[in-house]
Amino acid sequence: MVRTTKDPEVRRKELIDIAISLFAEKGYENTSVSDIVTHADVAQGTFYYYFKSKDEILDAILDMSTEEVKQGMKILAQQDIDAVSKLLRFFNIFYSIFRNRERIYNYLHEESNALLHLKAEKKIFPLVVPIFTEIIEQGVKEGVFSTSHPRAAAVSVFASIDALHEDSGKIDNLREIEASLYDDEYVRAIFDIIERIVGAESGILLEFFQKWWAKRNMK
Amino acid sequence: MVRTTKDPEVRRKELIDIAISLFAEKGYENTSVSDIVTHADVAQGTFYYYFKSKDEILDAILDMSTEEVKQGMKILAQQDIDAVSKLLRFFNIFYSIFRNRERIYNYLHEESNALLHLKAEKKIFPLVVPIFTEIIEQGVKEGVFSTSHPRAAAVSVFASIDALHEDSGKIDNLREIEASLYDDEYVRAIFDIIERIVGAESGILLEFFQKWWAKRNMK
DNA sequence: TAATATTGACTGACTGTCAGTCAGTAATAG
DNA sequence: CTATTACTGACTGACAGTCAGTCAATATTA
Repeated sequence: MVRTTKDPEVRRKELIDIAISLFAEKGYENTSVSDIVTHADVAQGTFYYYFKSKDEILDAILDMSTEEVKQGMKILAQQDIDAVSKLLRFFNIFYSIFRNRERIYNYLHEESNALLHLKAEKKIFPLVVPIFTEIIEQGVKEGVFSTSHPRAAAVSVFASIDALHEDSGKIDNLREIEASLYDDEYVRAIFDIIERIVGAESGILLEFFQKWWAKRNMK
Repeated sequence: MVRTTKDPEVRRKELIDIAISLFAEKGYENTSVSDIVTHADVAQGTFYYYFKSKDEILDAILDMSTEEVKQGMKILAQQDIDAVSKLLRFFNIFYSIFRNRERIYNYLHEESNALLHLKAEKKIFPLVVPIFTEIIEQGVKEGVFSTSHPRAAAVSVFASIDALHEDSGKIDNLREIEASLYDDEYVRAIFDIIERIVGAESGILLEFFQKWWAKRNMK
């Protein structure tokens, strides 16, 4: 085989990109390291020069796709806006998680992605829950939310959105929520349940969302 | 090797029992079929005489440990009691799920049980959600609950209990809930959140629970 | 400027382990 | 005695991971 050396960062990125597309196509379990190196046109050893194990490249991929969320959370935490607006923005970032996931998941053979699924959840949970807890605490101070268990509420909302998302069809972002706002049971249900868990006035999320959306479309 | 034939049902049960204890000890991924047959003192082929694949014995194990829940759900659905009491009994069965799980899980190496985790959830979800939805609908009719999205509420409660259970320490059954009722934040939070999601009066679960508990201890 | 040394990216044949197969054999039932 | 059922264990192919060594690019020296 012709030997071609590349900038390590380029090679690494190459392997990750190929792994992503193969995982998406065939699932994590059904993709072999030898598959990856064949597509990358390098030797088996090269893979292990960059990653300690097959597991490690999965971690690398998940770290990458989580970074966006992490940044979004950081910015969100610092913003000086009211809690309900924060919650809505949080909600939007949340759905970008789903979008990212579905790029990597092979939903046809979910069981071949069990590890991927578990790892993704483990990565996102500690990233999202503390920030969301803060938002709820802020809301309580502002008098718009009401709960004595902000962290539990955050955990519950996170889990509920996830489960409801899987149980119903999927909606990708606020744009689609807007489109289906007046007829989609799923959106109404999610907003309703979140309001209940955080102890917000019924309908306030929808109301804020519509205001925010109108303002946005003005510009 | 000396050949010993056994009643197929006995042999099958034997293999399952050994598999359960090995999965608990080392995790699903780290247990090989050869491990199982060595412990069972049979040949590799015998395993495949009873199970098509390693996956299939896992399914069998999960079916077994799910059966109990299934029966409990059936009985619960038919009982002629008020919705709040049903919800509490439902809650109790729910925690027996966790107990069962923890017998099989190796929580030290969770990632080696990713598939087990996913399959267990897939099995239990469709078993529990419809019944729980019915309970909520019954409660709405009785005027003790209030929601326009009974199924979404059921999904949300199911997911929330699961997530909160993982997030906090674990409580195994009603007996322990009783013991920790007056100081455990976790129990208070769970009851509070369930009440909110199903639209029940605040504190009603605790109240019913205490009544039911007192009556039970009378006998 | 050419010869030499060093680094580090890269190679690919190799190992050990695993899930799963199968041709055949012993035990049991009819 | 025959047929069926339970069981055997050596085997296969595929896999993750290893490692001694190779080659190309760069740095150092003559």
